[in-house]
Amino acid sequence: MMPSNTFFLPAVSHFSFGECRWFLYRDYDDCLHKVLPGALRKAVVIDGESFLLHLEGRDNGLAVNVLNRSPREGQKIKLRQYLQDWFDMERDIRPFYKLLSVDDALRYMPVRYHGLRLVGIPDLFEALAWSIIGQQINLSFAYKIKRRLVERFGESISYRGDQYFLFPRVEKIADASPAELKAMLLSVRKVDYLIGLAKAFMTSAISKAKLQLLPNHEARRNTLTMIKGVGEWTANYALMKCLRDPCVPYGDAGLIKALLVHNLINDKRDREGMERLFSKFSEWKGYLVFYLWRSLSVSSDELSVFKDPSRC
DNA sequence: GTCCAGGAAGAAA
DNA sequence: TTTCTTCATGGA
Repeated sequence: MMPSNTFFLPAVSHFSFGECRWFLYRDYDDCLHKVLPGALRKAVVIDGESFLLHLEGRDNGLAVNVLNRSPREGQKIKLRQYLQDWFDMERDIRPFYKLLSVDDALRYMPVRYHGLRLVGIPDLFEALAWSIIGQQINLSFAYKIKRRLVERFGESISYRGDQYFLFPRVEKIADASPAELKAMLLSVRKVDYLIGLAKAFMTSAISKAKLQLLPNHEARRNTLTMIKGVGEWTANYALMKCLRDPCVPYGDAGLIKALLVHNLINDKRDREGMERLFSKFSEWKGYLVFYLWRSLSVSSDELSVFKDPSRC
């Protein structure tokens, strides 16, 4: 019988822990998980208690080890749900691969990135705060700011000499001093946006549960763009990563770059061309965005594939 | 020095 | 309605 703090989580259809882990690694320094050889570690909160998870890939699924304590049965169920949500493990992605396979520029993806899932941000506040932080600045700078914020305001688990951080609670950001946030190299506007966002969560003007009750993506997006600092890009980014709406963060610099590299558009302002492409992917728009982002982090031996898709 | 990074808001035209 | 300007830093 398995010890109570370990369990296995199977995925529906193609799933590669290695691809997901690689996406979380890339070249960036994300303070909310640790990447180890062949493994990931992340702290999560369930019912007010924090758990440190150690994840490894196994046979189309995840081997999970809870390092810091033994979860009760009900908590274990919620941990499973959290991980299935984070890695989108319950989705059958074969229809997406079928759509990719009919496009000359994209058909290499199901092979090259086989089993990559749209790695999400299950917490809506975190998803929105992160997308505000990342507006208009390069990703490595955005991760630096996030690290300062998290290490100052987030709780953490200490385990064998390492610290594993959680994203700050809403109330910590709502009560933060603007000057202190600004000292983290956030712009004055983003400080305003973040505190305003936190206050909107504090008053329950916005919550994940409320958004989930809305009938469609447009209603959810319109609710989010009412918040100061949340435009179309930010709303769609958060909805794609948190509620997994099939939507596109139009205007995204990385997305545009990837579309140009693949010759899917010729002009970065060609919104119509982008909408035409994405409309073919109906429920899989978010996945296409995610795979295009993935394509931006490419090792030198992969580069030739872009120039000659027929090689795949 | 200039331009651009996984943008948004307010002003100006 | 569309376009311009500002914001923050850092790397190319």
